[in-house]
Amino acid sequence: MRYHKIPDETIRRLPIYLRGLQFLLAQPRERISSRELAEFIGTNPWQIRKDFSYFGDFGTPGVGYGIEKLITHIKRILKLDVIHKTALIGAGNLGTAVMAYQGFKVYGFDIVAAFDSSTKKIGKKINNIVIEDISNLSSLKRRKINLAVLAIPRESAQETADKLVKAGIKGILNFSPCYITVPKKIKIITIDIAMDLARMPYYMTTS
Amino acid sequence: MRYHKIPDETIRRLPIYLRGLQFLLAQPRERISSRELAEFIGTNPWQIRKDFSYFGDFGTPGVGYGIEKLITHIKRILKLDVIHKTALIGAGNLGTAVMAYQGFKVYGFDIVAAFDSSTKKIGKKINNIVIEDISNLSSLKRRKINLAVLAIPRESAQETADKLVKAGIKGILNFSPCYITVPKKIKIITIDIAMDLARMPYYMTTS
DNA sequence: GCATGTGAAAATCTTCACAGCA
DNA sequence: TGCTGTGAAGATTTTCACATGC
Repeated sequence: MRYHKIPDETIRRLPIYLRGLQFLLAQPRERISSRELAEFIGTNPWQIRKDFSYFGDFGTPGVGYGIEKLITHIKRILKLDVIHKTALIGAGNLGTAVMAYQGFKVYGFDIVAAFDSSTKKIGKKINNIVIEDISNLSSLKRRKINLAVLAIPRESAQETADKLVKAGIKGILNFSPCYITVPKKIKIITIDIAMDLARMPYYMTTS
Repeated sequence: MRYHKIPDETIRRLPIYLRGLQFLLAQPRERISSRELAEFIGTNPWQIRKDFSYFGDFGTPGVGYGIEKLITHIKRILKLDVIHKTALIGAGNLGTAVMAYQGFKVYGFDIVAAFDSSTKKIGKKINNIVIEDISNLSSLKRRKINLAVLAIPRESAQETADKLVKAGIKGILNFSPCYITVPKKIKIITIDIAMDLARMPYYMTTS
């Protein structure tokens, strides 16, 4: 099955496997079976084996998977084996939380620039990064930053996204609660916390 | 098709429709067609009509959908037509951002309590809510709070989730980057920002 | 024996095409 | 004519069962 198209759902799950595996690194063990990994991250063994099978032989029949080997493979598939310079757009509450979050580094993301439109914030530091004027976005291309985390109010989200695209950005993680149009070549993922909260009551048992 | 099981994917999209519709309320128009709504939120007309068809006749053939009527219906389906008292667990950077985020109110979520383990924070106010000692979680049942936003470090996430379940919580929005086990009756949705960022490079064109 | 890898079956979800109504 | 509602077709994803290798 090695030469098939990779399902999007598989790609969505790979970071979850990676997260679990990296946590397992702390334990004094080298191997893990699909059954054990499944239990650890909350899925089933078939799913894991099927997902891995798209990429080749990761494991050893009768034995299991080598944890470090698996991490290396998944990182390479996801192109996380290189450092990705990332820019933060918007240094408000959410932007500050993103800056403080240590979880990005593990995956090779390095937030090397921060922008805001408020004159009160420009020039100040956030996590040791000087906040720049948002009108200087065009410098991103020269600085070879092609990933952006967009954490600004909805009103200016589309407009700013357009500027990011012009500045050569290839991927946008959008925290603004709206749909943003970008050229097909640009990958955009929108996270709206309220959207996830909004479907909780539907599933909550009233009893 | 009115008496079929509702697909999970449909439920996942309803909040997105709702978000778009509520934004359209500001415009001086009463009706919208599936084609227009689809364009506005970035999907296609068939998907919208199919999703709505699971719940009954929302629209008028030849005319379109009434925006306000649609909002009312979707809110009722998602059980967002009542106020949901919500507790914030963890008043760190992310918790502060959650508190400041105004987007919850629109969907009927009211954050009425905040907890933290740090003695430095307990007693202080965050967005006009006094931060309580996290060891007082058991009071949630009495206060009829059955929804929690969990924004604490991974190390104590499972342990705290267990306490929340004991305190009668029915739904948990988990921001800790790990899998958490809860009884089947409890709905848990995990948001790991890094997980979404981690699959961007795979999709980004290098050219 | 034990755990992986994978075709095939089953389930789920999306897209289509068009009947039916305003 | 224009747009909704929906059975059916098509695509995708998950689950299963078991052949294969250690």
